[in-house]
Amino acid sequence: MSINVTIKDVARAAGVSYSTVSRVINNTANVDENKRQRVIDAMKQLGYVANLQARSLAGGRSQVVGMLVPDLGNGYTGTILQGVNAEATANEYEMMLYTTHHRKVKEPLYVQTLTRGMTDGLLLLLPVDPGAYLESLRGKNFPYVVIDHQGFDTFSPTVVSTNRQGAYDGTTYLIELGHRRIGFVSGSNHTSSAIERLRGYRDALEAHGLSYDEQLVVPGNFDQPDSYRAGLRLLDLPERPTAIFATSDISAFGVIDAVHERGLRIPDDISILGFDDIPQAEWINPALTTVRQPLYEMGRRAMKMLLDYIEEPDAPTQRLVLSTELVIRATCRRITD
Amino acid sequence: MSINVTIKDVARAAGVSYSTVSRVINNTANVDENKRQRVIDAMKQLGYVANLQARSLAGGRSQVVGMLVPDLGNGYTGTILQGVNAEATANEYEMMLYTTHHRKVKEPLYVQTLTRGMTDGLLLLLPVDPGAYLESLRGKNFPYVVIDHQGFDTFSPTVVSTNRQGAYDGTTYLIELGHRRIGFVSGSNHTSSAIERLRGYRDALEAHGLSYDEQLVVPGNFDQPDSYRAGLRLLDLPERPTAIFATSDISAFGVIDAVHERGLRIPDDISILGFDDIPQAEWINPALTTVRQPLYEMGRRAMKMLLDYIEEPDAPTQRLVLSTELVIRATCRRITD
DNA sequence: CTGAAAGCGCTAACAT
DNA sequence: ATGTTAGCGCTTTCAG
Repeated sequence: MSINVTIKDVARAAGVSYSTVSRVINNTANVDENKRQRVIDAMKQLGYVANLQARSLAGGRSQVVGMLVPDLGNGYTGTILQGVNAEATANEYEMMLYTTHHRKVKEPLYVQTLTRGMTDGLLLLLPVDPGAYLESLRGKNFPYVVIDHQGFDTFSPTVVSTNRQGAYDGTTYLIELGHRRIGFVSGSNHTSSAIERLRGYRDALEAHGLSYDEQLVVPGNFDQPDSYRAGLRLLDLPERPTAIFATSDISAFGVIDAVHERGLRIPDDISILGFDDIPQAEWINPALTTVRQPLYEMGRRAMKMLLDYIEEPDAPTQRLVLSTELVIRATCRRITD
Repeated sequence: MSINVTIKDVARAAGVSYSTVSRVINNTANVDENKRQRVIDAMKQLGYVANLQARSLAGGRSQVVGMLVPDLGNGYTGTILQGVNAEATANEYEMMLYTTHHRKVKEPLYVQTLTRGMTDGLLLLLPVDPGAYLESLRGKNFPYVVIDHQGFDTFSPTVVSTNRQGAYDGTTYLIELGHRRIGFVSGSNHTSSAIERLRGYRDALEAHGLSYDEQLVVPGNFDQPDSYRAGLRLLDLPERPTAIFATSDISAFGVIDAVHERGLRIPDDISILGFDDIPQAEWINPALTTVRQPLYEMGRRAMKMLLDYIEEPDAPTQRLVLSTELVIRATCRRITD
């Protein structure tokens, strides 16, 4: 394995011109079978590895996709990333990762850099304020896919899950267990998933003839500390709920902290339901009952979709909706009176 | 913001040659202040963004570092990644991410691709079998840093934490709480961190006049299911340990499952001590007492070190050792007899 | 079917 | 101080 073997080295070794080598690499035209074989042998022997930069600069594909995530270190992002990564690897694509740490201002800049030759396409997870640059990407006809889109534009290819139905199912489950006062720790009001989940909750209440009580809905922002406070507020209500539906697992962890703080037991004194099913959901004790989003699959499918767009940039806008699923574990319990 | 503004467009707009533009971008030579300003204005006005590919092809820096991680979706990798990312961003570096999923064979291939022009340096987290390509990297004088090195080579720049001391401190803590029979769920015997931690455990026992009992040491491979089984084995011992030291938090979660399976309470019936302090450690209830590795800091410092090597490839090999720290939460308790 | 040549956007000599 | 030129490694015309 020598240092920096180029296409020219291969050409020399195989006794052909270097454009012929390019042809066999890219399978872009017919090459004499004999020569083709010689080239392949030479590549193998010299340990040729393509220089992706040069390739992409010359107008080919860079074989790299960019991915913008809000943060790392939590199961949500991690699991989606795994899905993306699996599909990328399977298609000989590399992944370039950017973290915005929820800082709005960074997104446009990153998107700019990423689309300047570096990448063939872009995956955006939970973008904070995509309006600014999504249109520009679209204008350039630059391939991108949004995962868990938090806005409502109709022109962006998107992979989401059935937030509303999931919340509906979760709430219904609690109702069927006999709960009548169900606390709801909501996400931030600006994101569509939060709004959808709240809607699902309300739908379910209504469908079962329960009235919506504003007091029972407290914002948790998909954040543990915020949700801890939200939990406390719900628990300290004059008429305490018998169940709390936290709309993300992280949020549920915060609520669980609050429950313990108040010296209550789960699920004996109160039932807790989460949303997402990140890996940690089954690590805690008792294991968290939650509405599962197919995170890994969302990542995988988004990458697949992006690959399609890279292949065919003018394909019509797709919107893939994956199903959520109630995962019953140990934090919810039937009301017995 | 037009489409694909190049250095030439800027040059034309500013009325200078395009090498002058390059000069002001890279601050590589003195430029007439007047012209410099015109160039800067033109860049701003046209929305110029550098094409990193071209830059790196032409011999400059790509401003990208590659990072190889065993997996994603767990707090260990995620936290380190955050540290790396923070330092990278602060230095206007991008990060290219590769996941090996613990598959040995992939590593060399990835390393090849990454070092073929694409990146200025490489960060390796917990490499499985680095011997194969580390020497080659070194031979090329290609900058790289290993985080949490699992081997024992002396020529690779490395960032690690005080595994042995950490295990020593943890064990000592348990002994000081009055524990005499302390189970130990070890990592895999092939990794240096696992070996170091076991050594720390033995050292502490010896220092306190306790004998080493082979029965109390069970392999858990830093893996939850394996550690669950390990926990069961320890709990079912004729003379059950009063405390179990799991050498990773993930491992501790497995042991905790086992404890619950046997109907025991933590910390009343048995004390549990982890290692790492991943974010989830404080999410569980009771919150996990654990030996903290400064994961975020390890990532940050590794990236910093890498930047140094990129600047000065011939700098001598550094080995940075960061301190672990015992984080006392709620899973360990004094023995009262 | 294949070689020669142009050029992707940029940096770094080399001139001036 | 600044313009000109030669590549970096590759893809893609364009001739033959």
